[in-house]
Amino acid sequence: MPTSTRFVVSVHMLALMARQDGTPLRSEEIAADVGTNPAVIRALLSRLSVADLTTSQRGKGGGALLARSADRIRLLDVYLAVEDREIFAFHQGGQDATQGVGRYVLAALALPLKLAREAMERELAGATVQHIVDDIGKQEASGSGTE
Amino acid sequence: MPTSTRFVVSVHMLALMARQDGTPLRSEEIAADVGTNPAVIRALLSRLSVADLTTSQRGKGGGALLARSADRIRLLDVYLAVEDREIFAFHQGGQDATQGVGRYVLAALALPLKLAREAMERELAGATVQHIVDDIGKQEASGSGTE
DNA sequence: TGGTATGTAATCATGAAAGCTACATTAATC
DNA sequence: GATTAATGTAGCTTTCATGATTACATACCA
Repeated sequence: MPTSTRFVVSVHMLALMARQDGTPLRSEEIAADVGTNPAVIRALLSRLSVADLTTSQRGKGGGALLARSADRIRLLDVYLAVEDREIFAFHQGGQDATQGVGRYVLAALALPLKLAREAMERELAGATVQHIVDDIGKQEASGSGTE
Repeated sequence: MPTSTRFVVSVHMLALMARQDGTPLRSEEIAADVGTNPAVIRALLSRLSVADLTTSQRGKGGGALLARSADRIRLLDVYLAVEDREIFAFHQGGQDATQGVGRYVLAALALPLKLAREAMERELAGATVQHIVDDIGKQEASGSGTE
């Protein structure tokens, strides 16, 4: 069901930027690590900057920076910045049903679906980019060397 | 982001069947209320029957029936029957990254994403098809007549 | 045996996502 | 100022899942 990789890629990007210690990171460098095209990265950075999670500097020596410290960027913030909020799609026959049960089903589903979405978002609010960075650090420390 | 309407359509279908009181409902009738093609309905019924939520009778007088009472069919059961369980898609550069941070990001994200998914599924486990049917009944009672 | 409904395969159209190119814009440096 | 280097974004293409549709074999009842 999930079509978009934007959320996971964005966390990947932000983790990279968090490890830079203030040095701007170019979209080309990010793209190399993520394994995609610089233009795709820049499009995501565009959304992240609108959400005030990153800033970008143009021109020589430029690149992307975190707009705040990694421990103040929740995964929920990233999710809301780059993904559509609706988890479940509605069908047309429910939307404009003029007879039958159709016109009532969507209304009846609204509350449970809202609760489900909110529960998910609550979990995403409990973790930050810094947590991801820390976890990566642990993995590097334990699984280093060859392999 | 949400591409599939299967979950919402399935709940719609099950609500219809629950109101039938034991009389089989043909895919053509369901399709008329849902606003789609009978073959689409049969494909969904196929998944629902694999999950033991419905049964089907072929031939004259046949159709689809609930396999258990509506208050024993949780929305979670429906969700698991017809949707993919993963909410977030992974990118290729994370999957098979051989260098950089990429190979660690996915592992670091695994736990928070699992918690988010479980929180959502926990909510869907709290409501049943019967709840939807009841809600529809209330709407019919209050908003009946014209309009 | 006839009629009826399901089960499922095959094909097609649609739309979102992501890859890619191109280029205007902006900033730093010489 | 001219040059170089970076972003921002538009436009095009490819890919893929979904859903619509048709078709037909299978199964069941009278």
